[in-house]
Amino acid sequence: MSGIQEIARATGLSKSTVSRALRNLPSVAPATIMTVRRAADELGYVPSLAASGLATGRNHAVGVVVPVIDRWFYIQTIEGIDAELRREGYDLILFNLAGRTGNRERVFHRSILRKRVDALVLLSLVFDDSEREQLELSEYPTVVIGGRAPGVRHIGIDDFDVAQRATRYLLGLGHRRIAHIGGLDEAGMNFLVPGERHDGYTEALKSAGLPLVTDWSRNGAYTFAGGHSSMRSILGSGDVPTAVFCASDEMAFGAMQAIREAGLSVPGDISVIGIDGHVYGETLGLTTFAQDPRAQGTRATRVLLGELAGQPPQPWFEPEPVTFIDRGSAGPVAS
Amino acid sequence: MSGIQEIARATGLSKSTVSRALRNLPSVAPATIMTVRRAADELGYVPSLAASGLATGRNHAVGVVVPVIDRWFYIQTIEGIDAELRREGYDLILFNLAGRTGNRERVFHRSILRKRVDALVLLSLVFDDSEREQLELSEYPTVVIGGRAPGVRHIGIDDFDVAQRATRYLLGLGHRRIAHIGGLDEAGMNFLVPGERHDGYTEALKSAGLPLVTDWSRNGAYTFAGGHSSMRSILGSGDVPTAVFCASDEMAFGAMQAIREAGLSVPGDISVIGIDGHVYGETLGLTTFAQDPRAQGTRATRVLLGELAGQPPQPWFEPEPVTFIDRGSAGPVAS
DNA sequence: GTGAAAGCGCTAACAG
DNA sequence: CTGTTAGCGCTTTCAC
Repeated sequence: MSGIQEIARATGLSKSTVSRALRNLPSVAPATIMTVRRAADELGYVPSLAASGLATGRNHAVGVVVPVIDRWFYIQTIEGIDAELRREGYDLILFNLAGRTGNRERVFHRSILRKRVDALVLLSLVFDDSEREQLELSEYPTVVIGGRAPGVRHIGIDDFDVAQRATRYLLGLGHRRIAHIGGLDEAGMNFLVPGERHDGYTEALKSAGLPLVTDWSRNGAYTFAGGHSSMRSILGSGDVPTAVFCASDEMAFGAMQAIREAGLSVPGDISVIGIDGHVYGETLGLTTFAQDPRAQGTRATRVLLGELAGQPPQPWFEPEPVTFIDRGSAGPVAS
Repeated sequence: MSGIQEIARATGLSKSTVSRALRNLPSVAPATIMTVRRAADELGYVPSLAASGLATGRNHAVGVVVPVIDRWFYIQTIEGIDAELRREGYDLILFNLAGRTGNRERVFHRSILRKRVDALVLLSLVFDDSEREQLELSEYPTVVIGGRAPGVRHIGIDDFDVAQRATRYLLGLGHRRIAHIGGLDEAGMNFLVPGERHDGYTEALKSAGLPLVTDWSRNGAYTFAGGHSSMRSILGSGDVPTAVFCASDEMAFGAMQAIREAGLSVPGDISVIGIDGHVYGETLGLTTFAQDPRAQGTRATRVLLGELAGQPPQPWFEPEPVTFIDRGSAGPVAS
């Protein structure tokens, strides 16, 4: 089962020349390259990344750490990362923390650091001091995608701003009774994101001179089911709002479902607006502020790979763009 | 920036003893093990998988190849695989074909074979001869999860049977006008799955003595949007069925949405049934035949890891179980 | 129980 | 342009 050695023997060249030829180094005669390639094909040569990694210190792999996989945002981001990685011939090693704390320790203190990756993409994670220290120690180029992560550069939208805009949009439609479904994601998501989105909502209401109805701020756990049950309990509380701003599209879908189950209409009785740009929104007609996690993944990856290639590190990133998409789920308040 | 060498120096032991101690080999004195461990911790030792991989031929990584990531089934399966892999200290290398044919070639003829993984899990893939040959050549323990894949052992539900049961369930409720939303997934999914599910539907109708209305078999592309538009066009065709069997829950969700948009009710006017066990189904009240992709992922992984550990290969697998869950979206035909 | 030496498959100076 | 010589960091006989 071949190695570079066999090719050397077969072609009568030396190991090093074969190695160079295989990597298309300019110092090799074109003819030689051809010869080597042919031989490699014939022998069914398969390079060993372990070996070349050992020799160069480059693993041609990037680690991607996610709190959970099962969320639209993460999946899209992973696809973006993956696309760029493949393009450059890198492998993607997936580390799923899966909400398991033990796993987390293992990832940060062991797996990741097993010199298997050249760089790290962290999805919506926040770290404690020891983890941050590990990250710095490891000296990998690192980027966080999603929520802000103190101490590590990050790529993402301006959560506070988007939430504020979404809320203001509802205000602009005349709504004065606006609920918010957001909340912590116990699965281990960046806990700064929900907070900032909630703050944006609060700030918008405040600057419009409106009171904050605590009963209208619900924890939807960033899931479809959570959005559904949150909306249901808001509806059941007697004091029903005319609009609801959901911190994620998935929760908004749940909310819409609950509203319709209650025999009410969207936006006739209650307006709904979300954040994300989830595909389902097209079919369900959800008005939302869309972000492009795929692009974020690609951008982050490109930066990392660039740095591995010797480009100067980019210390921080502009907030990612957000696009308002009106699909009719938010309308003027009923008079 | 240690290696095993530094530990050796620090403890006054030899490289080999340190290596053994680190791996808890029985031939090492307990006291030595302690010493070595302590030194390793202090020096912040991080093992190099590349090096040990080179020496042993074991990479402690498993490759997971998916046609696309963005589907409930794949995500769940990946989570199952991941959980088992982490438990055993293996890494998960994700190969996303992303519907790109070029990528596919690269994966099968290069990446995967770069001796970076010890085993392979292929999600719902079907191979051509050359790919199958590559797989065999690579000699990795391999399992396909999802649809049947000629030439490679696979873990999955009995698609034909489930489809038949689902259709029969509708028949049992008195339905005689049953549509089917299934269809090819152009994204590169196992093309045998849609076919088998369609066949199950057909067979059930046939054995009930019912005619096949070709206009009632639609291609929903296995997506929410596809299910929605398929249902819409069925509704618009004038000849409306009393029930629809969807080959996946996501399509069923789309169908339900379309039905309600048309001012009809589920199951009052039209009954809907799906396959999968997607979480959304709980909230949306979808009657379905649930499978457990997570468990499938875990099982497949356990088998692979077992074989790597020397257990005899398991040549084939029983069909995975399926659980009928009645959530009320399918009811008796209106009389 | 522990050490010495060889080697996994590749790359990287340094010569030529 | 190509060959020689050392390793990369770990595991593994084979001795002691």
